[in-house]
Amino acid sequence: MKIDDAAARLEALGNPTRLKIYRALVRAGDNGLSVGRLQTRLDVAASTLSHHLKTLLVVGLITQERQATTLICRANYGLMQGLIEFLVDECCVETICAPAPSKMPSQSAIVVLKGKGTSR
Amino acid sequence: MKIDDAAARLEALGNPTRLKIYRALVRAGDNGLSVGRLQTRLDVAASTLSHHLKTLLVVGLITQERQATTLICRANYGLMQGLIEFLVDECCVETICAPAPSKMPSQSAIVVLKGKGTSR
DNA sequence: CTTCTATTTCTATTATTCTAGAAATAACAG
DNA sequence: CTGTTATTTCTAGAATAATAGAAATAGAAG
Repeated sequence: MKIDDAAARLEALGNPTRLKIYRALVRAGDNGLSVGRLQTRLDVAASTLSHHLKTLLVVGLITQERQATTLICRANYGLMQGLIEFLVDECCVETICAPAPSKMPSQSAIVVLKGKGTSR
Repeated sequence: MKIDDAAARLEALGNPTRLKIYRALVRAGDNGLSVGRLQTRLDVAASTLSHHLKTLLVVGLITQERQATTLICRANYGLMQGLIEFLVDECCVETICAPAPSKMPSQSAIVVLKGKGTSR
């Protein structure tokens, strides 16, 4: 993942309204949620919701599938995992070549995550 | 982590310049990097860099430690892990109570990550 | 074709963010 | 105190984003 793509995706998630939308879709799983269902759940103007959905769609964080007049939205899990891996990979790579052998306290948290990177 | 905090952190990472700053610090590990070192590496105006560092600092994504006249910046790994867990937890919780037993294709990616949540 | 529901596009307003030059401050050395 | 380096705060202009009302479009049903 390129850094500008990653930034665009993080920015898309970095708005409270859009993050709520995204989380609702993550919770919904593969069933997804229609735009209208999202609107009543999150109590936001239809045009505002549509605007935010487009933002999430453009960066690939969600997908949409039309079922007659309703649009089903779903979170794109694979892309989320790619984003997470982008955030944690390359962690501390420069530390190896540097002195500072003594204290390395806060590293465990990331190591735990790094060890888990399966599908890339 | 509250949703507004998570959004603020994602927004902080959602600017290409700030994401580069953050990644440089993640790469640097616990040695960290001084503000001046970051400036020459990323080739950004000092005032702009200071502005972005403050943004990252306010949301807790980085820490700063003064060493005489220079300020050492470090990534806050623990907070990053918290953010990642916020993004993937509650995944698909509503699907359990819903029909749709057949297709569940894209779930593995998240399940892999969910199983790893150790320190919270 | 008309109507109905679902959703988007258009439009405008208000608010926020990005950027960087200039001036100010912090910490130290001499 | 003076000078020097490192960093921040002030300021301001340009750009971008958030919100939502109104109008337009999509698809299906009658």
